[in-house]
Amino acid sequence: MKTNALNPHVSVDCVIFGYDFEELKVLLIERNYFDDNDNHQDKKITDLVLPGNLVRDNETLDESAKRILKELTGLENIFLEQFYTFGDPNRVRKKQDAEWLRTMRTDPDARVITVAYFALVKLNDYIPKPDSFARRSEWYGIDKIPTLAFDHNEILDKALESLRFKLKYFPIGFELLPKKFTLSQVQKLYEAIYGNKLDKRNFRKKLKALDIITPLGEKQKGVSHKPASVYTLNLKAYQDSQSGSF
Amino acid sequence: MKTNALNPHVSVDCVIFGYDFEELKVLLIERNYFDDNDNHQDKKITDLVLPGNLVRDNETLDESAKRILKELTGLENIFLEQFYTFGDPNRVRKKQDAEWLRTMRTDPDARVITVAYFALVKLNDYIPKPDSFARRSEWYGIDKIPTLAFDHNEILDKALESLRFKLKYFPIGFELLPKKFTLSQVQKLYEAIYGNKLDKRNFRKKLKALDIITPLGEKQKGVSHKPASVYTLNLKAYQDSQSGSF
DNA sequence: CCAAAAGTGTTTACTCTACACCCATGG
DNA sequence: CCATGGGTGTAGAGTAAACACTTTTGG
Repeated sequence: MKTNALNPHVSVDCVIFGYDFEELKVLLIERNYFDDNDNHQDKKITDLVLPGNLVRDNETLDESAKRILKELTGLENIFLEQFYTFGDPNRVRKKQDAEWLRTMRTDPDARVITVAYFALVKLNDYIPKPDSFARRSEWYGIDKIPTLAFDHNEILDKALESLRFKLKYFPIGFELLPKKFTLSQVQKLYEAIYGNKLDKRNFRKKLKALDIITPLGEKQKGVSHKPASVYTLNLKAYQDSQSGSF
Repeated sequence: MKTNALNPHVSVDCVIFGYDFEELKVLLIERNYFDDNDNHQDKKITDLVLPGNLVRDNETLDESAKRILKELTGLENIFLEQFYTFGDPNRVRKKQDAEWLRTMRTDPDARVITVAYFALVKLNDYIPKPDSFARRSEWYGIDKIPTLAFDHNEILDKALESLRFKLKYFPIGFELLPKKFTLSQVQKLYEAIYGNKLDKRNFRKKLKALDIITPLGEKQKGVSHKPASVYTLNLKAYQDSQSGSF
């Protein structure tokens, strides 16, 4: 029988993507701790990690990822996809990472394999939970990611690559937008993810051909230009569509 | 410092695909052991598993997969791709699987997460190694896979799905063919993998447009019909081509 | 009336699909 | 001379890409 003890050898890390109508963002966690090994100077260290944790022995990997997401953001039922597993025995290369493990783990030298997921969340819905395992979490623009702990930059790069690849063939972008959106918002999102401009008319043609969005008959309000029509995702059509052409 | 001890919590399983010019095959291992728990009848049990093993603490996951492949087939430098990690805490569902672990593992009840790879090998090159950890290994046609141990049928299904998906966008099929091949052999391979017929003229058009094969000027010999031209892969062009259109 | 983004169609190039006959060889 | 698979091109449909002007609103 498996207990809910933490398995010291397997962790799950989540690359949580969000979109603020300007750029693609990633949720990172500030790690604060004292390096009391450094000439007894008790130097405070602050750096950034991807949200993640060891897996419990009685949960699946998917459940573990969901748990991490819920603990951190309070959100459930969000898009989540396993994309790669990182298992280099030398994942812990930096001195401060080893130090930090020493303060956090019962077996700090154990080799940990991490199964990586990416998640797509609606930034609006996100209210940071101050009591979660993250003392502080913050959204970072995808083009402004500093050096992260462990191999987390590598994980993030691969997550972005996986997101871009998946988005080409499946209409998952709406997971990053509110329930009601305009066509320009969708286009700007795709541009933010791929990092290049798209043709407005062609984009709308393709999007409408997918037949998974419905106009609500509403209009944007309070904008100092022609107000855009508001659309929503047609969930049934979305489920049926096994492959889009984006 | 990590040793080369086996990590009891993480394994690597390999779905090894081969092609015999007739159908797509998978290399499976016969597991023989005695169920001495069954009314003391010492019933011999034979069933099938995917090749796999626990990971050593000082090797990467890729290295582990390579090691398994080499131990089993003697082959090196073969195409290998991680496609998914399976971590259901109830991966061991069948009674005989639990029994078998009891005979093989120091901690038979430990939860094991398995990182799955698929490999593409040239059947010609394969000479089974009788001394390897597999007492007996055998190629099974993809449409004739019996029930396997653990969750290995699920792993195999996902491997095939991953292979099909990857093959659509990358010209990896040649990994399954000998160095010299005819165009019809390539086509029959694709048909075997996707399980449907393809149009000869269109197939050849697409293949030649990829610009990664070169005719050798040779012809097939000893066939009782018009002999086919023999081609080979143009490695440089293959490396450069980051995405085919299959 | 100005600025800003919304909204809309057509032409052209390219790619994909369907399809049928002659050829070279061994037996 | 027969059976078998090898080898080739074209027409039509569908998809993707390029491109510019009018509309509506707030300030």
